[in-house]
Amino acid sequence: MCTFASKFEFLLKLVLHIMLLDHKTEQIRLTLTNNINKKKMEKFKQFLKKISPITDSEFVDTIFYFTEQNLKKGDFFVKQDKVCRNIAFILKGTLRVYYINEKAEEITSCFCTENNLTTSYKSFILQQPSNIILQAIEDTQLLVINYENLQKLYARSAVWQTIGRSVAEREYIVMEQYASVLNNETAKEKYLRLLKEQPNVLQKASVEDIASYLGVTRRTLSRIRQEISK
Amino acid sequence: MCTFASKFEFLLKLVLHIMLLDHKTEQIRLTLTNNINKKKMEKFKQFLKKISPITDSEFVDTIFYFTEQNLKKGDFFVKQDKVCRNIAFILKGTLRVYYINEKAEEITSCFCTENNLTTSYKSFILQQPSNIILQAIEDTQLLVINYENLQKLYARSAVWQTIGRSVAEREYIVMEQYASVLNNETAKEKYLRLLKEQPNVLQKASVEDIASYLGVTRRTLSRIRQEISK
DNA sequence: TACAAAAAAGGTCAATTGTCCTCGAATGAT
DNA sequence: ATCATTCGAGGACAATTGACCTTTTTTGTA
Repeated sequence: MCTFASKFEFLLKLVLHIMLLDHKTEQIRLTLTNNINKKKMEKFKQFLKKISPITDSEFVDTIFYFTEQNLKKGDFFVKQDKVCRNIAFILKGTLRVYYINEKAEEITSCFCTENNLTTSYKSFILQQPSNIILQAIEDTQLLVINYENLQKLYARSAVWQTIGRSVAEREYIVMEQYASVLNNETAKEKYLRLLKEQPNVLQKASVEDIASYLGVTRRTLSRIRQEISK
Repeated sequence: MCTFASKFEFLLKLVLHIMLLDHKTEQIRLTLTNNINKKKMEKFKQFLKKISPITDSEFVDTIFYFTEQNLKKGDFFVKQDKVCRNIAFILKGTLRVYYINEKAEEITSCFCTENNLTTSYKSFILQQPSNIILQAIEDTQLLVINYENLQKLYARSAVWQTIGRSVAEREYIVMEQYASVLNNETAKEKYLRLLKEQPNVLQKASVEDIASYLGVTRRTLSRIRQEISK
């Protein structure tokens, strides 16, 4: 894919990188780097700062490895049996995470929403084919980094090593929480939790998707909604 | 707890450590270190080698941080709401992992068996009170390392950093697998899996424990056994 | 605006599971 | 060895859920 456009993009990035090394003001860097606007970067920076302290300078030096990606409703971020090469921060939008079981049913395991990371984590860390599918259920904006670039960040930055380890630990804890929910909560309780924690998802996802997320049929979800409306 | 016994133990370990630095033969080291016999250490070494390549010399230099712990049937390895200070390799025996839900029921989430690691992982990595309980359901032998010593190993050994990261990734994947089982398998399928993968557990655990592991009542487990016996 | 197609709601019956119970076998202490 | 207590098996009925279906509502397009 060595088109004129990609060559141009490469040269532009090179020039920008040199400019970064020249210590231009942050304002200029943020405006030019990867065409990601300042507001979006600020959002991501605030997210990272919650995970691990990162200075503005460190952030600017590393944001360069990220690119923006836009998905239309229905587009896939990760396809089944493909190696997941990317991890992304959701600037805006919603992704549904699901897999196909032996009965050829789509089972939704979670909905990823704005201001969170998203990836097929197992596939990403092992660089093996993914058993889960990530699909946008509305138009979605992502900040994306690929596997190689993340390894480069780990290699050149202690801050990113910390972020990487913290993300791994967080993913473990999220998964434990998910397993706990599966064990303890009834479909009705899960529905009420969704209503409280991710009310937008109920607007955007189909009844089919929500029912499979709750682990029940559409009929039972209909009954749950009937009960709650009383 | 600065008793005579603990002071003696400390001095003994110091002497042994100096001997280790003197490069005595492995045979002598293994015989003396922490009174852990060679057969048990060999078992642990084989386990570690499956995770990450470790030389005999590296292993002997680090085994020193481990101690042996014996649990009687019914003893607790991790109590509820206590910070889990240890991670352990199971030389022999079985532990039941469970928690108490809002209805004051004991819900079993897994059984830890010989040749595996065991800990309340979330509590251990965050050093926060544990929401799960680990209890021996038969007499059990463990090789134990505490949080501080593991941090020391991380600090002084690249091999152990790798092992630590690998263990974290494995724990994530195990948890994902567990969540997948909760989502996909019926109680009967889970029972058959237990029968295949951990048949000893069915002998050692109570009907109550197995039923809560399967996510059903005793009555349903009874029906499952009835069906299978046909 | 109207109409077709898709999606959600809800009726009905069968199958599954939980609750509550009894009975027989296994276990542990005297 | 005996007796009391615990533990597991299983019967009966009620409650829940799924399968299959029709009806109602929403959505997209001409």
